[in-house]
Amino acid sequence: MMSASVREEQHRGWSQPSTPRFLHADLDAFYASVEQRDHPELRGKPIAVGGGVILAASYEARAFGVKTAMTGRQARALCPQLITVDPRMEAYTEASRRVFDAFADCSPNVEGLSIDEAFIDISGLGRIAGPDATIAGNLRRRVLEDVGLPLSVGGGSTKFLAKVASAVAKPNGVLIVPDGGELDFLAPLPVGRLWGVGPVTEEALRSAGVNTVGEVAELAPELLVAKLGPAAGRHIHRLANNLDPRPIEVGRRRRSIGSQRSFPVGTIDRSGAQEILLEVTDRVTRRLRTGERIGRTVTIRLRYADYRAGTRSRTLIEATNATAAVLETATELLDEAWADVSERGLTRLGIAVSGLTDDTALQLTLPFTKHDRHRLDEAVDQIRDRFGLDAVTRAPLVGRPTIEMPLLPD
DNA sequence: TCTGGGGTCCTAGGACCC
DNA sequence: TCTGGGGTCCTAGGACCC
Repeated sequence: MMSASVREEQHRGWSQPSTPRFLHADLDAFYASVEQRDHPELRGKPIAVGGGVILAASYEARAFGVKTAMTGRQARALCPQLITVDPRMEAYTEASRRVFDAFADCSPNVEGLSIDEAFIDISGLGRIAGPDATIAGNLRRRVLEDVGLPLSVGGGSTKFLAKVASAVAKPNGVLIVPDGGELDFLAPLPVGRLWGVGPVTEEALRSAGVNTVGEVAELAPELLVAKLGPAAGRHIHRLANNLDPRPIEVGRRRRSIGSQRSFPVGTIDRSGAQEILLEVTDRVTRRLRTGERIGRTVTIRLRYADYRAGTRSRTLIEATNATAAVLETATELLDEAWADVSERGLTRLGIAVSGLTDDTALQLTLPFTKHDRHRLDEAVDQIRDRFGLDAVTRAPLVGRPTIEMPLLPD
């Protein structure tokens, strides 16, 4: 049985003026498909992109059990005739750009999820473009003809449903879940299909005797909250009932930029670690500058010999994308962590910069006490007198106050 | 399954503020 | 000077996704 609150929310959903309609478009075995497109001799054969680790496997390779994230050795053990190809990121970026052009021509409301998948809001397009299945079919045809790549498309009344449908439709298929058929479609699927249920959560549910999406849907939300925590528990209960009010978010910005490198355990001393830190910091700050972004929180990411993860982070007073500033903070963090690292052994080191803002504003966070407050007010007034009322914005006086001042053109 | 590299979001305790 | 409620930010860890 559905809980009363669920029924009520669903009723509210139905009373909306028009039902939202979403597509989820997902390129099949993306990198591998680009290679097969550009190298006809690879078509119909088991191929994988990547050497040490498999980044993508063609469906012919998947038939042997080859999967993303496997080592090359594991993959060749499963499929001795596997052909591996070095990745060509520029080719994939270019193909992605053209596929997203096709998405944009389908609807103005496109939310990219990664290099090879996106949500497309097609609500209200029916009158112009026809039924959902027609829109999806046209999109698939266009991507195949223009870019030469197979695209799978799922459709339904929520983003979540569209995403599940495209996964079920793969490879090279289309599946539109009809209005009213949502819960029947979802119920028999394994819980792992729920967005946000990975191995850990799946095992927790399985041990409680819950194996299908339908069983999650009928569980009391309180039970799921007790088992998985408030956010995850409520989230998966709502998804299982196809309650997903999230709209398409056009133009989402990245919230962090990072880079990392792995190496065999025991091969890196402190100076070797410093070289890697410089390399990854340089890569990250370069990307920040290219994107005209600055970040305020520097995190070093560690992976120990036992493959457990660790982080150390520090938030700067002023956001930056300067290599020297980020490296200085990262070096301090690594120094502080080094005793721990020496003891546990290291196999990966990386850095991430988060708290990103556009590089068009000067943002300062000033720690101060209430006794300084009138001086801050005076400073803000002076800047506004000189540069205009919009020159300074001040965050609410809670937590750590910030003032933000746009850089002036001259 | 002995495991790469790029990300997102959530949790929880402590510090700090009103 | 003490106490409580409500709230944000920082930090570290973890699950999950492609």
